[in-house]
Amino acid sequence: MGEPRWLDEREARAWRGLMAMQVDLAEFLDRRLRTRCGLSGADYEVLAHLSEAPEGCARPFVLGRYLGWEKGRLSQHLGRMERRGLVTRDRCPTDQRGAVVAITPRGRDLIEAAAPRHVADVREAVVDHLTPTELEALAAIGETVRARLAALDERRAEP
Amino acid sequence: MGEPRWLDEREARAWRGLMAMQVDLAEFLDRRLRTRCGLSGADYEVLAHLSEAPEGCARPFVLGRYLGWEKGRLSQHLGRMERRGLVTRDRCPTDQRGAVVAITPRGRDLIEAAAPRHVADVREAVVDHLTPTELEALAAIGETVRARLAALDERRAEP
DNA sequence: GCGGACTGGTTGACGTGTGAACCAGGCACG
DNA sequence: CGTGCCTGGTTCACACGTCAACCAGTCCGC
Repeated sequence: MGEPRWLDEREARAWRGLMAMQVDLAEFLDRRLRTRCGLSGADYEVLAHLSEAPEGCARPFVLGRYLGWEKGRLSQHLGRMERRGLVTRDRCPTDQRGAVVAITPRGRDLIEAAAPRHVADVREAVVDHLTPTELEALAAIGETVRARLAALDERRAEP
Repeated sequence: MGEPRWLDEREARAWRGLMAMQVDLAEFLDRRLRTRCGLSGADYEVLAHLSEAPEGCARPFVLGRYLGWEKGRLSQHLGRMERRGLVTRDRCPTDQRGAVVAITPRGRDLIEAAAPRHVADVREAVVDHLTPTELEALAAIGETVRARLAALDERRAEP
């Protein structure tokens, strides 16, 4: 474990910029969604996927795979959403151990009201203020970093 | 409230890239910190700042201003850290309503062990895999977005 | 001085995320 | 057929963040 290679000036600026943006952006989007639409970011993701699914329903484990959520988290969140009347949960007819979650009319109303506002927030905060070059760079950076993280996770899982 | 302007292909790619990276990255760094060093990201930030402060101590409201945390959050987190022996809290001698929080030897050991590993993680996941141009772009994007968010917050506070 | 506003901090209620234990129903292999 | 593993879900205990209420000490204007 040799000497640590600290970040130089350029690296530190980029890193701090990324971290600070990340925190502020998440907070901004979540607050807007919550106060203007009555939905958390998590609610939004669930409803967005459900509203695009055929019949407006899906198996939780499929939903979880898609969202990248652990099953415990999904189960708890669906429980809260069910209590608020955004989704329903029923036993799956073809697999007795499973469930089927479906969006309610109320859930659909909320997500349909929220979606355009959310896109507007995203534009207002980010997309409309970056150049095409910057957008391209962002996509590339995102892909690079996610590939790295995936590689690191695999390496952790294998040996 | 005209027609919503949905994201085009390029914009969506950049946006999804940013969001996915953000989530995966935060999870990766937090997990590494927690499993390898026994510290959460929040612990790390508090201890990092405290370890650089003169005498290793600071007033909570200064710490809060620096970290951008609400006071309730900071108070609760310091309580948990105090229970774990990472910091101490005492009444401030010069302002009877206030407190002074100080890093303990144990807290200092942990942060000094964690810091080089954390930097290594940051390099491994991000910094070492981006070009100088991309680092520059990241810094610029971060600044642009944070400026936008600050402007939006001000506008919300004023009228 | 002193009454009211402001400031530094704590607390409680609640929504949310993580990890592990647990429980059923399916499935495969002897 | 079992018996044992796998899988889909739930639940519990805990850490964490937000908001609002609250409390005590300080400061400011009269």
